[in-house]
Amino acid sequence: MPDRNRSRNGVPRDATEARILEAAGHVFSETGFQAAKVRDICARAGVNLAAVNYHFGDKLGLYNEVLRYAACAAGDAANFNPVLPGRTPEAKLRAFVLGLLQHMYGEERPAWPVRLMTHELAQPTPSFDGVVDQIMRPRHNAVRALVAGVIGRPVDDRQTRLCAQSILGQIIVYAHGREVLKRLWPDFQFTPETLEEIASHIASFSYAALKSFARRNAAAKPKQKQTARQI
Amino acid sequence: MPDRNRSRNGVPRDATEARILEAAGHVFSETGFQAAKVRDICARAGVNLAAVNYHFGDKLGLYNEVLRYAACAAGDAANFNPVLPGRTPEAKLRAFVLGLLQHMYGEERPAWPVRLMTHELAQPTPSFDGVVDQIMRPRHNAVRALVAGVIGRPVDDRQTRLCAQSILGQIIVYAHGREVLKRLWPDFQFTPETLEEIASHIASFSYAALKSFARRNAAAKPKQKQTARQI
Amino acid sequence: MPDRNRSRNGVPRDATEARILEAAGHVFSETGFQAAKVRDICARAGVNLAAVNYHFGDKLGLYNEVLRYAACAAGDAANFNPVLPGRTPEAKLRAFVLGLLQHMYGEERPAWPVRLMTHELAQPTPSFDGVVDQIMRPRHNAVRALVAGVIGRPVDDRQTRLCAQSILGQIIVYAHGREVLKRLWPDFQFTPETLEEIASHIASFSYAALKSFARRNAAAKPKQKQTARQI
Amino acid sequence: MPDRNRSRNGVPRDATEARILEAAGHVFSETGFQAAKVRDICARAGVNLAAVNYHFGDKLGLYNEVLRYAACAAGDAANFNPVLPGRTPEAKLRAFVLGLLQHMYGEERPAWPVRLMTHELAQPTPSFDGVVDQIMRPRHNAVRALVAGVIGRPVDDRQTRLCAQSILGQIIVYAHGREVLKRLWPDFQFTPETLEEIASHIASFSYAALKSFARRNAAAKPKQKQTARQI
DNA sequence: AATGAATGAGCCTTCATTCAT
DNA sequence: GATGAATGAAGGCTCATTCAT
Repeated sequence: MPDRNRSRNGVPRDATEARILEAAGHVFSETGFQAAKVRDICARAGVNLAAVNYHFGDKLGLYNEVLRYAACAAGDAANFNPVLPGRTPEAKLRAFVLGLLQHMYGEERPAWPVRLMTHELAQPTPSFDGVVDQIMRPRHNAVRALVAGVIGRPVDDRQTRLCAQSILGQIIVYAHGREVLKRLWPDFQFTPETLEEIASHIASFSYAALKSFARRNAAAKPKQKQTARQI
Repeated sequence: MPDRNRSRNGVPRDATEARILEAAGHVFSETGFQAAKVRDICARAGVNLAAVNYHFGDKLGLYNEVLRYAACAAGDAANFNPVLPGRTPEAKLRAFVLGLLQHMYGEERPAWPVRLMTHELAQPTPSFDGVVDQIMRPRHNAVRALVAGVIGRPVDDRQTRLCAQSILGQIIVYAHGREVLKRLWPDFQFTPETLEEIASHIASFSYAALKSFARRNAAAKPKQKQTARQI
Repeated sequence: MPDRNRSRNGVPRDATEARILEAAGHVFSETGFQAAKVRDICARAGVNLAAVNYHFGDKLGLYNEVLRYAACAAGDAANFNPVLPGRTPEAKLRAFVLGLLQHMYGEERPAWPVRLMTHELAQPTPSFDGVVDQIMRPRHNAVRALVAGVIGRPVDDRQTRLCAQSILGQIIVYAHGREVLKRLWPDFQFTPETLEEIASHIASFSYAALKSFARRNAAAKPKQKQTARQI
Repeated sequence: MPDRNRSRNGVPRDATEARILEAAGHVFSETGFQAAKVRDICARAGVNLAAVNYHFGDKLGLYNEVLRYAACAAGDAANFNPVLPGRTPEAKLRAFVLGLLQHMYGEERPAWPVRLMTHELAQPTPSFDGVVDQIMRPRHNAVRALVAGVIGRPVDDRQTRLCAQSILGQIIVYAHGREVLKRLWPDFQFTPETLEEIASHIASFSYAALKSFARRNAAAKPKQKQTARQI
């Protein structure tokens, strides 16, 4: 029996485990954890029914590993630096949004990690905390930092947070609102071009809003600003 | 046996059905349709295990009725006119957003319909089409109409649709991104005041963006605009 | 509640009970006692689901009554005298067989009592004893009497019994072997003409056999016979 | 999971399947398909409740296999050639009848296949067609061939068919009329001797009848016969 | 190391029956 | 007297899990 004590962090130790993880990702993302059947996963992976329990202890153990696997895949995007130096804030924002969209809908990527997260949103498992900490919090902080810079408020300011929510909300609606979008806008397709179009739109939309907030904030607190400048 | 041919549209016919529907709403929203157990629903409703089959035919029949029940509760919000006369577009937008937020998080309202929809987003059942048509499409159309008026584009224009997506995305992130929000911003609470705050924020944020788009559009097509004015 | 102590002997006490009995006859004959559903019976009879228990105590009580009802219907045939005076034995036999066949497949008769008996043959209920005593034993005795007369043996002689079995077997194969006949001889139909044809055939077939036995018996025991004649 | 695609034709693949089939044969034959409980079968076979689904897919799959199992057991009798060379027709007939009776009531044989068929007669399942085709049609054809030879009519002649019915009816009355016989003739026992006695009786009875028909047919068509003789 | 056979728990559903009205 | 509502018992089936090999 494989050493279950040695943590894998979503990294398969051999080809069999890799096949199982890949298959499990698809199946779990289709129906969620509870409704997914170990049988289907094994059939899809072409392994024996007992292989899941043998390699991962039980169904939940496999699921956690799949979640980490997805998190690792997402790690690259989390490392993507949204605040590239030497570019305008709007360009940075566009690059960030595009990176996220490509991460979710890029042609080379499996679509299942996004669907998996949609299920976690509906019914978080204990592992969800880790995913949020590893993947989502860095993104959120990066957006808040960018916003704070534009609107001239601290990163943990209430307005900053609401703006970050607004920006991220515009992005995730394409992920978690996918099934609604399919029905309300049937012609819509996720192509590389549309991803760029959406990213540009969200960046323009958001940057315009942020600039407006920035002007309003400047007008509302002229003295502090002037004081700050003087210092 | 109750007449199953007579449509109920989510309206319970007696106290027992009301108790079952209420209990089912909670249970379904916790785990989704497949993973939900009829046993739990009956236990929560304080009725016999066979009552579900007696009153609703089977588990799926009950689920459809719960969905309609939730849809009926949402009906008021769908009827909410987002384009009230004699107000500024920004005020209309704010009222619309606030109405939606209050519908989802109002103090008197059960929280389960939102959770139920989150599950449908993750794994739509056949009934989801009806929900989209009855509830979501009208909302989407209303937002597009408002957007179109502000940015001077047709309601089915691509830019109009993207703006509508941006606005609705900002709202639903508070619904379906709830579990993430809880973790990234633990202090946040849904109170009547915060609902108003969010609504104001989204309205300001979005209106500023829309106005920016309107200016840009006007600049891009000066001739048509002048022609239109002349007429 | 109707007086359940007063025996009915399969005679309905009012129109409702008659409708239930008729419906129950059909349903029970289709699927047998166990697999028959009270729901189906009530639906067919157009009465409330609780009516069966109200009128007949329970499902088994209804079944017993149905059996008696069928037995009463069969009673006329049982009273049919197979040994009419003043006719040849072959004619008597033919009349008996035809009577039985018409009783089972006559145009005016419901077909379900026969099917019901087929089920009893497969899995007798306690009531089956009564049916055998009331319906089948008299028939069997009548046939044995006729046979005994032809072959010159006592009614409880072994050869007499075997001959009676042979005759009755030829008849009941059209009842209980019905489903096989349908498949092996699809063109076959139960019409008044074919009933007569079958009756003639069985009578000829059997009488020829009986006469042969009679001759053989006479040859084997010439002395007793002569003695008998002398007496 | 065992390969369900590979047809078994009623042959168990291991000891467990054999135990289940044996137990199922008994239980199904007692109550018929519908009323039989998988629980009872498993209890009798000493296996887990899920074993039926594991090995046979579901209850119906098991039943079909039981039917094939019974059909295979009956296969020997079906292969029994009723027209052995070098014997008189009456001897052939006697051998055929005895073979059938021994097949049904032989000391070494389980009694349940006969009871199972009685249930199929009462309420055929879809599998019954196959049983008729594989088991009963060959028997019927064999009998018709023998009859045709004796009475001088074609095998598909109406009189031939009726005679075959008469012969088979005499046999099956001992199978499906078993419960009636038990009550009307309690002393009767199925011993090897009585089987021979019955076989002799049926053969004598039927052959005498057939010869009578042969004479009558010959008298009715003297010209064809004479013509035939002349050729 | 890996698997085919087997299992136990539990789920949805059905159905005869009851009970208050 | 008769019924609509409700129930308890059980049945077939699924599924994650285990175990001997």
